[in-house]
Amino acid sequence: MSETNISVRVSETAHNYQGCLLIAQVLARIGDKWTVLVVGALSRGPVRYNQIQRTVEGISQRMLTLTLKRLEQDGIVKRTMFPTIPPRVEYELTDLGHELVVPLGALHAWALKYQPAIVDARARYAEKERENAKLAE
Amino acid sequence: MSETNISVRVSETAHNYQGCLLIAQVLARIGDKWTVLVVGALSRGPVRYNQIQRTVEGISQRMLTLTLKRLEQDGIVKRTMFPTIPPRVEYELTDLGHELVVPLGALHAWALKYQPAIVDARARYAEKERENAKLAE
DNA sequence: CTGAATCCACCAAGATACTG
DNA sequence: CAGTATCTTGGTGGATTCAG
Repeated sequence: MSETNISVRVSETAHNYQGCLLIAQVLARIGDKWTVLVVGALSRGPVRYNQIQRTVEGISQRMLTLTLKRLEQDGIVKRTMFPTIPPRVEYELTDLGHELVVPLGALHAWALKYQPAIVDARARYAEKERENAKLAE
Repeated sequence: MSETNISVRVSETAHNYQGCLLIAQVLARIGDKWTVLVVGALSRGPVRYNQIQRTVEGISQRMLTLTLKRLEQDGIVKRTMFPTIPPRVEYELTDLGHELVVPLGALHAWALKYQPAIVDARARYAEKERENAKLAE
């Protein structure tokens, strides 16, 4: 069962300043360049360090390590080390982490649905700017 | 009717790399320090420039202007100028912007539900670190 | 009142080299 | 294989000043 339902009464969530502050805190953690990509790489099950680095194109060792450490701190990711030679470390999402994938899915749905509208809005904005530049001559 | 239902089939959204890239793009726009707070300030209806600045504590003029301009570019915010003296400018969410509040609400619900778990995870992580520091002496 | 313009400090993040 | 250590830099955001 990989299906989930959310019912949100909007008027009680994002419409107060405290709630927005809370969202901002979450975004400060997961809103960086790499975190969601790493979470995505882990969303199917346990993965090894190098496997993640191959999945998330362009991430450096430093950034991968830092990102994983932060996620582990917040209890979103669980780290398991096997003291073999060579060493082997597996990362996986905790329950908390899996639950995070749900709101991320909502964000994804929004992005998917409205991306054309955004592209369009940018085009119109650029057009409007060009007109203003003309008038200013 | 300020109630909304989202049905997300998780397995089809965040589990592929392309989807994660799309989420990352959105987060690159709204995941900064101020954007969600500004969106929150606008979520009740049209607001004037100075009103926003009073609502969002600590934001500088520069950041408010930049944030609003980016949101306007993406079609999330609509700017209306009244050429009076002194000038008066109102900002309001577009339909696109109001729709964005929905996934933000999902994120808020997640944060609200699991914040205790996160605090707890950090405490345990810190505890574990202290033990490791002891063993290293 | 609603911005624009400029300067500056800081830190996240990249590159590189090294290690258990 | 799975990291750490160090150095460097680009860009974000803050403070301040000017303007329509």
